[in-house]
Amino acid sequence: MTRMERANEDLTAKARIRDAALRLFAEQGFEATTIRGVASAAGVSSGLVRHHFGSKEALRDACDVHALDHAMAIKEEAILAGGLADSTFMAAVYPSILLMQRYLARSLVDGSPSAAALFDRMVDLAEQWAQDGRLPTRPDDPRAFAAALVAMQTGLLMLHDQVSRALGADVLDASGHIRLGRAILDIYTHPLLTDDQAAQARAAYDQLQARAPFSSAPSAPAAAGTVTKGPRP
Amino acid sequence: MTRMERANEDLTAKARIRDAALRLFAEQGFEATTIRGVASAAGVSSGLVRHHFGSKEALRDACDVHALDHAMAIKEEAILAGGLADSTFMAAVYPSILLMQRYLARSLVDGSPSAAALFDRMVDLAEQWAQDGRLPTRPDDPRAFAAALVAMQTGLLMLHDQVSRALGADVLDASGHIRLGRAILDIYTHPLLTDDQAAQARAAYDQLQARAPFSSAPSAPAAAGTVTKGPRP
DNA sequence: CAGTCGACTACACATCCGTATAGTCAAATC
DNA sequence: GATTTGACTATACGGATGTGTAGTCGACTG
Repeated sequence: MTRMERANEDLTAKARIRDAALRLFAEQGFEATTIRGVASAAGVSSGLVRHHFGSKEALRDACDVHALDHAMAIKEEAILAGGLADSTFMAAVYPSILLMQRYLARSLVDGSPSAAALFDRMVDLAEQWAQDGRLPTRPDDPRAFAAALVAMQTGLLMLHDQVSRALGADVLDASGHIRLGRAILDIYTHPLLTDDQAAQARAAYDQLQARAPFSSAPSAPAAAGTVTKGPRP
Repeated sequence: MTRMERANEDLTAKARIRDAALRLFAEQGFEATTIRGVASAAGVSSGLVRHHFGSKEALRDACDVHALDHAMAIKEEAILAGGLADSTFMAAVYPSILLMQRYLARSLVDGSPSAAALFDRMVDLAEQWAQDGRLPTRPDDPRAFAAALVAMQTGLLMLHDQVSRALGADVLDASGHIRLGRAILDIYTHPLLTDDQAAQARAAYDQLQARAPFSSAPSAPAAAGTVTKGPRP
């Protein structure tokens, strides 16, 4: 049982404040979250938030540290205690993992240095994994591959509301999560282009590379607007 | 030449305000962008912002409409004029496409109804594309597949700053963009798991599905924390 | 018991915000 | 020329924000 799982009344006010802030920052973002809002959610006065954390920025720092520590602590407990096979442990811990991840993902948009450092760390690890020969096909540029993969996975978390709405089911609960997980598995295990198409796309990139600045089709990393043509980035 | 590409001094103050707002909303988010900030960026008084748009929310609405209209107008001009093959056209238009996309992507986090509607539309189109038999392997759940794909691509755009930093190159300029595009192509065309691993993952989802609520490994849509194990969602 | 310390509340303050409003000026119209 | 209209500035206002501060209360220590 980590500290996070204790009933709210077992926590010090400081911890309650930090947890409330973490949740509100994750849900609303840093700017839209007010000190008075955090205080109210924690059931204390705004003066106490000031007493314990000094400033809004320092409160964010504390949340950053906690989110990172917590992610690491869960990982260690899972390894030391064989927790990954203990369904009671995982069922209890999963919601807090999710909140930490959502907080860190939101913080990437809100401009938190700690979240940025974590992103870089994730890319480092994914790059190593891509280089270790564990993939069926080793990528030409493991670094870019890793960065893209981490960003794509993070995007799923950041846009969980949108995905849930589009599916008509909450992807943060069990069945929605399984459904989304299967879809992600399909995306990562089935080629989205035929070999011919892929070869053509690579040739097109070769051509673009050989030219001067920007002289043809944008093929932006598709978001709104281009994905209708398929994953032609 | 669309209106967006005219020199700034050719635009009415109203258009300059709207464009400044669109850019600041995309860069900073809705909450952190102030009316006075928009006015200053547009070179007008805050009273004029009020005069033309009435309220901050209405300004956002106008930006939403403009971003969507603009995305559609570019698409139509490209089709009618054969613009996709005209490198001068694309070179001129690409920056504004990018800004619109960044605005719409940021708006998904900030809670704009128009951006949400566009996301849904993109998912609809991607779902249709997935169902039309154009993929080498047709997904079991085209809807979830489409939603995941759109969210992943959108995430790349939202996190372009982070990706650029991780790669040490700006992914919004030509060479960085090509580099990232190749990596994305690799992710989408090479399976990230062996057939055995994929089958095991699918069996695990079957098991989870057959159980009660949440009784085992989280396999959250990975973001910070789990991608180190590979794309085990 | 008195003093100290930490947790906590209540309130104040300066600044900033979105919104409101009065006034100016130039161009167009009658 | 007089009037109207739209573009525009300057300023004000009420409310919200982050930050600051004084005071209370209970637990602990010497």
